[in-house]
Amino acid sequence: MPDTDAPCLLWFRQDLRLEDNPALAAAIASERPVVPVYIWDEAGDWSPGGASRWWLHHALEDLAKSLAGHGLRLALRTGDSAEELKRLIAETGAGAVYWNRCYEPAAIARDKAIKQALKDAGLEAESFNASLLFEPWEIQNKSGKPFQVFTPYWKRCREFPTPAVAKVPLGKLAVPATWPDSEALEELGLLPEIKWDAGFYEAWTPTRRAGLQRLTAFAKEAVSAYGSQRDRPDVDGTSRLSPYLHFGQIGPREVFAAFREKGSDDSVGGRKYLAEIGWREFSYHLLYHFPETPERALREQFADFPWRKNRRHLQAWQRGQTGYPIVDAGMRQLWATGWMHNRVRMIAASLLVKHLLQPWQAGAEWFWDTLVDADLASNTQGWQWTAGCGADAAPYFRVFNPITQGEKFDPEGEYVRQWVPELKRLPDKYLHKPWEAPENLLAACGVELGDSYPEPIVGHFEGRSRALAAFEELKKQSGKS
DNA sequence: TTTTGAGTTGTTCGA
DNA sequence: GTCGAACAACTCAAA
Repeated sequence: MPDTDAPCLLWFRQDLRLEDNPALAAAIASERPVVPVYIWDEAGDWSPGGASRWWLHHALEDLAKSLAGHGLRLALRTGDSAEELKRLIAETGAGAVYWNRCYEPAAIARDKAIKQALKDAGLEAESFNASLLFEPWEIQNKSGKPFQVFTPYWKRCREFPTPAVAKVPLGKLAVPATWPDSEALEELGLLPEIKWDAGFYEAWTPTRRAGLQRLTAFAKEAVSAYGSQRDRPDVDGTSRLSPYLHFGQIGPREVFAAFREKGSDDSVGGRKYLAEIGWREFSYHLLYHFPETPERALREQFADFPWRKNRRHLQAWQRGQTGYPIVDAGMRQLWATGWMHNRVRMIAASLLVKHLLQPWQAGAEWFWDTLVDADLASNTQGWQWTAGCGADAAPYFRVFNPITQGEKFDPEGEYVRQWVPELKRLPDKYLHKPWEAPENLLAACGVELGDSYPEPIVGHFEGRSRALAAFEELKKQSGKS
């Protein structure tokens, strides 16, 4: 018989919210006193990068406040997840542990072992789904295999009823008599020592409430313009919900519910946006079924691709010094705010992988460290798509032209002028290709190419044809074998 | 098993 | 300036 006087641990991970939280609902249903915990565990190859840690710090602070509103104290710990859980169980006499599942390969392995160990020790251990509409193993094609193409995958998903938000009766929470020790949030060391995060505070409010406000406003109004505005980095036309979704401050079921409530789930913009949630799901589907993909290309022939590793090129790209204004604007926006507009991510990624022939993994690592929304599934999938080595990949001859992309999606140059201020006096005509401006005009605008702003790191046509040749070669190679 | 239709996000060239 | 075709062939999903 379960002893309901013994508390349960509610183990938070990437589900930093109280509503729509099935593990919390189970904890309440057990009638046990609830002890919420978060363990900062840096084990593994994909420990959160600097920007993610910044977000996590604030999300935890916000979560602790929400819990306090219900009489609960969040216990913070640093160390190995299994070890810390064991300690917490000893300290609290807990008889059960509840959590919501993570889907990164390392987390799956770790959590599986923990669940077994807890059960072996005679504890109740249960996990739930808070992060996805459909878990990766729930969706399969008619042969029982995973999907590798988005459109049929999403079509299949949409044949199921939309999963409902999990109800959490917060009024029935039981509170323990004593609390385990907690580290102070600052002791987790999530905030940077060097103050590079000033711009983050201007760009973001990393709380659930702010995320919900954004979601509601977006579902109500902004989504009608999503189809036409989402590719414009100079406009606030995207949802900017990605970091909230990554940390589970908002769940995808809540997104669908908000769209339904505002009557925008069946509009053109609404369907387009919800398909982006579908891409997030698809990325997790792929990561689960192809767990090597964060490190290795899904298409095997890419193992021997002739990348031209070059530290100088990688660094110029990272620092926003490629000489292509739209790319440099994006890379600087990323550094300053922890986020880059999706359209610009594609242009910048394409330049690194195709024009510069740098391995996509180098770009993925940089994004991992600098994005507040860094997500192993989406990041991996995005980079493999760009490099043409993943599922449903871009055809090899699709090489973004950073000049025409800039002119098309930042036509008045507002985005470039914001992030590359040394070019801001240049007229629109030359803003995306300063090297074509006449000498005297450049001088009049205070631009000296090669000094105040770099020459293009590689010519567009040169880079393009070099990339096409390399991909052509790969095709020949794989045809031979 | 074989066949058929289709596939996130583009660029360039020539009419 | 605008428009359609070519870029290449391959893999996936379903009938």
